[in-house]
Amino acid sequence: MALVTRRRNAGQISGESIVIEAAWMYYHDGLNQTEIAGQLGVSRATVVNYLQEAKTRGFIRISLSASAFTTHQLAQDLREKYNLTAAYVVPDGNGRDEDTLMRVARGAGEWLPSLLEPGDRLGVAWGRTIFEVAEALEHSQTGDVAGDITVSQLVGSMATPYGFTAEICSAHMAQRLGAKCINLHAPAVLSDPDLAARLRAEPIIRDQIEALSRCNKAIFAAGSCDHTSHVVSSGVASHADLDWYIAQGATGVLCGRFIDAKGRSIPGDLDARIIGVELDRLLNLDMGLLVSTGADKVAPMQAAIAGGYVTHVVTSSSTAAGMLAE
Amino acid sequence: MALVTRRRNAGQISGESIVIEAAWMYYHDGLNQTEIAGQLGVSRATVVNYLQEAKTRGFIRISLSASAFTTHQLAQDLREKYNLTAAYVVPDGNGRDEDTLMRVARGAGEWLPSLLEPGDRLGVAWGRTIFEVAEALEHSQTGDVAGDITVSQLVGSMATPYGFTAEICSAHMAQRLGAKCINLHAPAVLSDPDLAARLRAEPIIRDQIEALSRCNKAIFAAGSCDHTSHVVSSGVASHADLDWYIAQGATGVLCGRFIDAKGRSIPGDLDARIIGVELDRLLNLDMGLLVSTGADKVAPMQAAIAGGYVTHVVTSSSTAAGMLAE
DNA sequence: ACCATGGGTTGAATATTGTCAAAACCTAAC
DNA sequence: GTTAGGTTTTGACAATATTCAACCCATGGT
Repeated sequence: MALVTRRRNAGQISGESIVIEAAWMYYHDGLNQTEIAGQLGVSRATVVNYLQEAKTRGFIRISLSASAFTTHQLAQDLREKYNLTAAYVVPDGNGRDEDTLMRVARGAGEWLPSLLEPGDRLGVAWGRTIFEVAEALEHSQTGDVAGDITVSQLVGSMATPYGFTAEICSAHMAQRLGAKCINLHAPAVLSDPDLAARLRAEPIIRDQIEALSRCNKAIFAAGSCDHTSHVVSSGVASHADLDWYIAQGATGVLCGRFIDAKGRSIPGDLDARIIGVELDRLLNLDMGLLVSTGADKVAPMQAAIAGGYVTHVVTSSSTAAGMLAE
Repeated sequence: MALVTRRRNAGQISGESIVIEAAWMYYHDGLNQTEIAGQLGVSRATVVNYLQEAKTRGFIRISLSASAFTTHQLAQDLREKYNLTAAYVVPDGNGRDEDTLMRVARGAGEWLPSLLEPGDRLGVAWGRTIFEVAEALEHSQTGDVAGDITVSQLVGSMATPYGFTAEICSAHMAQRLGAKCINLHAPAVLSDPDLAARLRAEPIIRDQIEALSRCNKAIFAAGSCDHTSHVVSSGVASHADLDWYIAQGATGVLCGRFIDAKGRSIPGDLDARIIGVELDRLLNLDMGLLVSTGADKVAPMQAAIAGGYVTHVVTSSSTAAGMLAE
């Protein structure tokens, strides 16, 4: 264990760690490494080391300002067409969907903190996208967001083939935001309606579900409604279920519930077996942040927006273009 | 004048905002300009332009983590405002003055060794703060400073209710620094001017006092000038003395001498009875290190600096803020 | 007291980035 | 259709930053 890092510190302007001093000179004063090396009395190479340490230690945060993504044409159009409070459109990059998803998640991760304020109770849904958003938060935030935020898990947990669960999504997000976390300690879907009812009645679960209705903000993704969708692969619905819902006009999936093109919840078999927020609860929130990308998400996103659950959107430019095409 | 910038619509990247795309690739994806140029189908120089545009348009936000840098900012400001060589500001921590004092002392203790060099003759004042600095040295330094340093006791000794005397301050400091130590074997203040004069004339004392004028660096604290101050409780001055000095405009205490807001020594009754360095000796040193903290020290510190005795400062962030407030 | 160890530092080779004037391009007016 | 005037892009060069293997020095164990 290296206890005290023993560095030379001559020529410093303040007694602060020389790493900070160097980072300050570089990023704040705009000096170049040669000048800094001169003033600090070390070699340029050492200055490089200091700066890298500053980066890895998180002293330096480089992010693209939200305005860049919310002001440009696609975002504006999206906002107008769907009457949103704000939209955040990130470039697709190379065509790979995977990369685009990461970009969208990262964008959401950078934007989210600025959308929250002390006292907020944020509901967090589940899914690959949301998981990545939570991950992305880590890099952009150093844990100094305005405190006193509570994160609630919007839907029950699910054994997934993806290695991330609803708990992990909300727990990660809470951790990155420095927020308290209320998990929902129950499966997302049960095989038997009675069991589900009894579980919902359990005091612990009931309290947790009740906490959900106190959320004033929420973050969720729109799920698509085809047979490759996560709804099926994660076991929420069987292929048969899916076909039935599609026949009823299902256009997308929101927090485990099927919605039609107008965003209305489609009543069905599953409702009684699901443990999670009811879609009604997501209406009229201070913020409903929809994070999704992909051509197959265009219709589900439109449905979710039509349902009135959405005030803010994060997506990719091609998806945005798809939503704007008529 | 906001015209639409017409750019060549190369590649399949949305022509809308190549600038953002480039910025994303550079800052988020970590690609270098050559790679970006390739993917975007433009020259590398163009990428430079895009990135610069992103900078000037404010898309890129480089922020230095607040926690690490606020203190540094204060130090910079302090240095500028008071024309100091360097300043070291430590965070206050929890509100407790006691803890803050310890932090400041530790900061000074860490900094001091790097401010000294072989051959230096360091004058050491007396006080709670200085004592703690000496103590703090113990932990950070194992006596491996460049040798050949001499420590001199700046003021005579004092029976105190605190259990540490001027000798102990300087002796400790000398020990921690691996320095020689010249103590001043006399009381700091005598009741009779004649006695003081005769004592000063004693060969041993005279030599020791003379040694003081050979100091090229000094470390001292600023004392406040109210009735709760150490000047009174340690018996240097009586309440009556204090009132008299305050009436003369005394703003602080430096090495047992009262100074006014401009840092000028206030001539008075005490001068003839004190055994210790004269403030003139502290002018134009290679280093005058002022270590103090507390709201009540703001004015005294400012006075000391105004008097020209100070080149380096160690203090707490709230005190620094107080000194910067106007 | 000695040596092994590991982090901090360094100089030189390498890679990346910034600069600048010239060229290409677009728009709009002649 | 052509030209003027502005902007964007470009290539070559200069400045700057990064990498890497070797070095130094303090530390801790033998």
